[in-house]
Amino acid sequence: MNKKRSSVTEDILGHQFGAFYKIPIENFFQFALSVDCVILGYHENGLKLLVIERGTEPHKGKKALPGDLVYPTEDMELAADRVLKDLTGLEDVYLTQSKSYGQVDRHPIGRVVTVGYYSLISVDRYQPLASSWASNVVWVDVKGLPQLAFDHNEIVNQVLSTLRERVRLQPIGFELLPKKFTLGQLQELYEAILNTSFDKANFRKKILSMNLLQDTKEFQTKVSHRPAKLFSFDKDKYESLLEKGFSFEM
Amino acid sequence: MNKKRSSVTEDILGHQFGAFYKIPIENFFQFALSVDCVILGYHENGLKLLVIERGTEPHKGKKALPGDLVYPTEDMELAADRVLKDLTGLEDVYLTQSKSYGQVDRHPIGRVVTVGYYSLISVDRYQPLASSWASNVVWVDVKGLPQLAFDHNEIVNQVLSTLRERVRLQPIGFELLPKKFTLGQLQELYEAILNTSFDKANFRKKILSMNLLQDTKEFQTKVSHRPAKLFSFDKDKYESLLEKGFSFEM
DNA sequence: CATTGTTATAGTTAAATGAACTAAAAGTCT
DNA sequence: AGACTTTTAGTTCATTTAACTATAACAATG
Repeated sequence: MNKKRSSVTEDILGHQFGAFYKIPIENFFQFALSVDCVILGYHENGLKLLVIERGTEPHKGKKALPGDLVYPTEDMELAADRVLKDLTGLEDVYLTQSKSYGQVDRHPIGRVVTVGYYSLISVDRYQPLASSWASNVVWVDVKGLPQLAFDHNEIVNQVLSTLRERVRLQPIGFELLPKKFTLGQLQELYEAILNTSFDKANFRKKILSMNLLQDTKEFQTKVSHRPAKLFSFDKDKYESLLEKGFSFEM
Repeated sequence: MNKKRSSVTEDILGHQFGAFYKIPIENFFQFALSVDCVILGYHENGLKLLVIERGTEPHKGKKALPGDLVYPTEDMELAADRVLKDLTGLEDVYLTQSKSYGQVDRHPIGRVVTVGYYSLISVDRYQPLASSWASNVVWVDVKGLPQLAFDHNEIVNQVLSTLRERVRLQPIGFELLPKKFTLGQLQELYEAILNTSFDKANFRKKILSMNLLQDTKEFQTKVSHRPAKLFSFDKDKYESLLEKGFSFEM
């Protein structure tokens, strides 16, 4: 990387009026890049966020998003995958880029710009173990989130607000549920994310009329009442409906 | 900035398992950061993008987004404002952050991560002058966009797709029109962005029923037919309706 | 094994919204 | 004065939404 970098002061980026006209180009290569992962899960009563507990300064003891520096020769997306796996053990998570955060003083170590990534997963994909190196990884409730390290609260809030928008127009809610789920669970999930409540009968009708769910012939067990049918999300069907002009809406 | 940076190899970021455990921290501060501005305007038949023509390598002669490097001690948002002004003369534009782009090989000069910013403006706010330093700034039609420098096409497409989503749920279309506009213009705009067509009478009814427009008692002039009423967007009214639970939808 | 409790499921209604269309009125230009 | 184009008003029918009632299904309990 270094070898390729020219040290001339000429207009190598091609702008004619930029401010660094006479500033050595090296002076601009002083940034570090990091990634921070917002992993959201859903469990029983609400949305959960996966955080790690910091063992060192700065912000020692505080909870923080799993995140770390990116190598100068590493692509951001791969870095996000790597960091998430290293810090939490989670693998094969589909991460989506969120916003970037680059306040000059956001990190005491120097100018570190961080890129947020997020994903929605089913909690049963990840139970933090009490033992092992991942013992400092925990799910915390999104409601009443504690103060996180750095500007991580801001990052999370940004993700939550885009999530609330996306969830209304795309069937991403299903990613938060186990493969097989009841309509009741689905409704609770949507109510939790959108912070409203739906009429049960109408909700059911609406969802079913979309024809996105597959009736697994199975039922809930171990409940002290009539067990609900278990459904699964039919992604292929959604794709094909999309092409025919179908648009999901909640 | 440099003075503050520690050179120890210890775990200064607080991760326990990160890969740079024994790599000097300096090695991570090898990135440059740039900003690229996607300025969209609307004129007559369609959406327009503001681009500059590059006078130097790489990508000499190609059209490119107005963009440049960020100073190591400069906040990203301020950099975007500065760069846009330096390259195009545009000031006081409300820029919104889009995605970041950091492919390892995206820039021959070294590892340059760029952050996209975008804004919608009324074209009458900016007419590129044939003379002066801004002579290489032009509006190009978004339909059939030429090949732009670097990964700028990708950046533009990303902005366009988020624009199409946002425009349906937020009254941001008005930002693309002059302060005073006709309902016909508004309809054309929405048709251009969403690439559909609306029934004229119904469109009018829907918009007016939202009570977001203020009737300036003025009319079109110099048209060879009945002149249309000029309206303006009432932002205050929108804010107050929002609080009462109003939701804009197209 | 009947009873209890809880949830799933079906069905009904009135109101609101949306789409498609017709037609008249209002102004500018030649 | 007349032609032309666009704004504006109004109607109709189909569809969707919201709120609600009522019944059926089943597990657990004693």
